[in-house]
Amino acid sequence: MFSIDVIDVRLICEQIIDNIKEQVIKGILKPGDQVPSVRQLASMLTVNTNTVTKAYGHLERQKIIETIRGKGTFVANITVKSIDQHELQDIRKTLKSSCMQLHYMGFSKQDVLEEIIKIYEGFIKEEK
Amino acid sequence: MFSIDVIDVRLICEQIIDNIKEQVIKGILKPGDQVPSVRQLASMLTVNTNTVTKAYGHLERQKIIETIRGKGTFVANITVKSIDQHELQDIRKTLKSSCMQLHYMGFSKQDVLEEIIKIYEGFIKEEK
Amino acid sequence: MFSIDVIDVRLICEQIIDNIKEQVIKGILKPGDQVPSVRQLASMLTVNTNTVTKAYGHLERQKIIETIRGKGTFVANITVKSIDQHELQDIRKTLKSSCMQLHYMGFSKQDVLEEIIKIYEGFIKEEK
Amino acid sequence: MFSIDVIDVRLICEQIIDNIKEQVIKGILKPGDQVPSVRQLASMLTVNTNTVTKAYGHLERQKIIETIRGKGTFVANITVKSIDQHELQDIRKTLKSSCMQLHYMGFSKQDVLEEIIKIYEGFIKEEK
DNA sequence: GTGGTCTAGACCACG
DNA sequence: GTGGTCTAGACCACG
Repeated sequence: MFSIDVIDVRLICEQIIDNIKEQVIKGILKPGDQVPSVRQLASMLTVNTNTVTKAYGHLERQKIIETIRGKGTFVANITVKSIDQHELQDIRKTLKSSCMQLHYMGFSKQDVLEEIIKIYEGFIKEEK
Repeated sequence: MFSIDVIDVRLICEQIIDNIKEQVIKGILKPGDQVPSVRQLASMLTVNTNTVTKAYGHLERQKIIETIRGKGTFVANITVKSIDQHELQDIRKTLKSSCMQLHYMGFSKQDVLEEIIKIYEGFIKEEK
Repeated sequence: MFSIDVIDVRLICEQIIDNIKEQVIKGILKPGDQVPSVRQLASMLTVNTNTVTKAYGHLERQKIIETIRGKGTFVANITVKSIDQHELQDIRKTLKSSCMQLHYMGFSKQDVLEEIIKIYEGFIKEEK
Repeated sequence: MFSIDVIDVRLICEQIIDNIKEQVIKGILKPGDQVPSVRQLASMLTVNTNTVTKAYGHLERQKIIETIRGKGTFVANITVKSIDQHELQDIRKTLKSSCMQLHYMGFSKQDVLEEIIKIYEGFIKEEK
């Protein structure tokens, strides 16, 4: 499915969240599909079950997956999410921080926009 | 100069780094300008001196500031930085994570590109 | 008869208990009426027979239904139940927890009382 | 401060949440007040720090407390919360379940309303 | 088999 | 000192 990068700056929990999200966005995981069980994923990634549980908890709060007790965890139906202004501000700060860093590395605004476009090509199957 | 947002998701150390960087990019701090001493800045921001020391250490390694013993800390001359591929990968991961989150909040690729442009307008004085 | 909501916060077992109770209170199920067998109900609700067995066990201990071996399970005659002080304390704690949560959501005491009245209108046929 | 009731039906985590909430509602804990540290509360209640961390995480998501890294955890300023319809439905189901149980124990609608009023007298200092 | 709660305890970041 | 992340592993509820 995917693996954990120990060198990655992101926390293990975040890596799991991002990877699942990416697979849902790409359509590899479709609404209704069962995601690996907490134990399965934990052993696949050789991380602790608590860490997977925490990641799944975050994804559930974001309505990306839903859990049916005793049955397993499934990709949720896509719903229109209301925008949390607080969360949006956090993302803007993170984006700004990344942009400034890239600016320092010699990237122009245009270069950054092209980076973003490349990122989108990487995770969107097709977009009209 | 600037202040620390205790509620901010970013660590205090990162906030200091970002703020100094932003002022240098904006030209508020120019090469050769003296930046506050670790103790001054720590007391201005009411944060621990260790935190400022760490932030300055990062900025120094990135050649954004330089310390002259007994004199103080100054904004470094702008040099063309060699791109650290490892660091670039980290930034790409962070950008991708933010983009996916925005995608989930209903932002289209175009919306995200416009966000980036707005961010650039915020920290670049003028760019042709 | 009724169905199980997999998303419901309540355990499946509790949902079954509550639904049977509600039907008895509403008079849809009357004393002496036969309720579905464990297997029937389990297949109707597509839940595990263990879960229905457990729910029926609880209802039996509360004297709401009674099982006659070889015949089936029936709604019990209404008897004046002695109040289990321990159970009453549990319910009070649950009610208090719900009230505090509603208080936090901006509900006044009056709003909560009206909620309770609405709930009663929902499950009592008529009460003078 | 308070203690954990091992006999209580509620999970330890929920008991902590409810107790903190109650103290904030009662005004024993006021906005800006520091709540016990994760370690302090864990040792006071003789529970694991992870359990307290989890409870504090829930309270933070509900904007009842806020954490300042390295400083501690504090009671948040009261803000008008938007009502989460999903959460409200859950509370209604819990209330209905409790009401049916009380009905079975011989409580009339009036008795239940009086219970609610008593609960409010218990956790509200004064209400106009 | 599934997820959920909890303990015991390590290690990290910030003060 | 503060909280945050993570591991290892037990035990419970539901299937």
